[in-house]
Amino acid sequence: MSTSEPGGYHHGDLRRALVEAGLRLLTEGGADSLGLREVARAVGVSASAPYRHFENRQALLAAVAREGFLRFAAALDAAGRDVPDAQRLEAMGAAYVGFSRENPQLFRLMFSPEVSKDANSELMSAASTAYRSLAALAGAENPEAEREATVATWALVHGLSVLLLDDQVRLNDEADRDRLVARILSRFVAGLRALPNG
Amino acid sequence: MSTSEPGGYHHGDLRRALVEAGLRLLTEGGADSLGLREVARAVGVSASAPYRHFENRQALLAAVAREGFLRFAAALDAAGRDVPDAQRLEAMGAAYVGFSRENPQLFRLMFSPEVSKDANSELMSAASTAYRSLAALAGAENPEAEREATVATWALVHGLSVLLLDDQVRLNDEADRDRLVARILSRFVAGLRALPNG
DNA sequence: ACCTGAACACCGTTCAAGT
DNA sequence: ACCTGAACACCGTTCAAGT
Repeated sequence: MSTSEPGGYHHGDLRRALVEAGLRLLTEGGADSLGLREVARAVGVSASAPYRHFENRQALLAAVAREGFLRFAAALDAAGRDVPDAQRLEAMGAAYVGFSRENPQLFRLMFSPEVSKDANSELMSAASTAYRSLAALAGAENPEAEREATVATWALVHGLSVLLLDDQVRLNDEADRDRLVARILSRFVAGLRALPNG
Repeated sequence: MSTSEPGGYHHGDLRRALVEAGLRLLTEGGADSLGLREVARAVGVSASAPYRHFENRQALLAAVAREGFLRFAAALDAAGRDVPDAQRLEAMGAAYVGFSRENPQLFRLMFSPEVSKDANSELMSAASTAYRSLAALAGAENPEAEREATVATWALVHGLSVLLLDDQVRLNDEADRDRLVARILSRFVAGLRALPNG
């Protein structure tokens, strides 16, 4: 991909190549396709080569999930740009649910217990970057109950994402889903504003 | 357990014994401990014996998850009994989050993609039983937007469960968690009542 | 009808060895 | 410093065979 070696494989940064192969395998074949041997095979390297770059399979999953959180944060930020202040929280909420819809396998991996369990600090910081702006907005809607507002907003959009991903809500079509999400978000935000103190 | 056989193992209902061993292994060692060989070993039977009762590993996981949904439904129902109508939705919401806290591994399995993906009809019906009363209550709070109210309520409690399970909310102590959940629920239900039409 | 035992392909992981 | 190759223990699954 980078230079013009005859063999063509081991392109300088094997770690990066493995993570990218992981992202590809994940979206194609689901989460179990994301094995150390499989990812090594996809890159054209021996089965034990990944161990130079990842301590074990969990570390590979965490690296792929981290990439997911970076994209997630970028998507949330982009959704908040060029939007009037009053509608920003709704826009980002919709983007949260939208990301889960467009990257179902990646989203699932990001919140999978196999990955979120341990205290991988790189992962945690990537994840918290993704949430920060959403949390700031939610808190600003209701400063007197900042933590409640933040947690509730986050829980709502996360729960919506999961329920919709698992097809646990009966929907007529794509437009129906978007309408449902938009309405729930706008009611919820209105509720945040209307109930300043508990 | 049942009769007084000398060997003591193959007690009539191997299937049931395997599911119970699965529940035990799950709460002890997490979701990966729930393997066909491991569960067979726990019951004292050959590695291939489970295949008389489960088509594959997924089917075992689904059977354990189904048991989880039965208990879940019972817990939600119990929480709604002997509670004034006006507080029932909040009580059941708290029970939803409480169940996830008390049965973290089981809760995770129940909503794991490994299990919820396929169209296992037995599982689906057990799951929908669990939700029915919660959905009915949420819809009743706001009949003009029944579906929105139902989905939003469900998303909120489910999202809360997941976030708290993964320790993604900073909490001072146990009481702090209960207070946070209670406040969020009471605000949310108040919002449902206050915003009848979108 | 239900279970055992041996076998197969596969995986994560380790380790000595190569360049 | 980074990768290969062989090896180990383990798993899900299959199948012939036993009672």
